[in-house]
Amino acid sequence: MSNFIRHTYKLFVGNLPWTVGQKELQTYFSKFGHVSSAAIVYDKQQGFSKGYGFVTFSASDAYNSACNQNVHFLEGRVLSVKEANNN
DNA sequence: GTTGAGCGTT
Repeated sequence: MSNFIRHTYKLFVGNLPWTVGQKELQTYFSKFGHVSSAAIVYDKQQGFSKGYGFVTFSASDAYNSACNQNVHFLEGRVLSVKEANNN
């Protein structure tokens, strides 16, 4: 748990289905609160998603709601949500 | 058209 102040709340999202895009990611996390930014990491060589991405919240409320939930479901698949290494 | 541990820019 991070008690340090941060201007943005970023979460690392992994175990994403291949069919999930950044829009789907933001839509899912928007249920917890306002998503400031959502991005999926893509591979230039393959052109498909690497299977993980980042979600940034603008409110600690949304960040806490998403972080408090250890199990996330998207596209019928379980997602691994953790704190991002870098803000 | 494929794959599945990992912390970003397709």
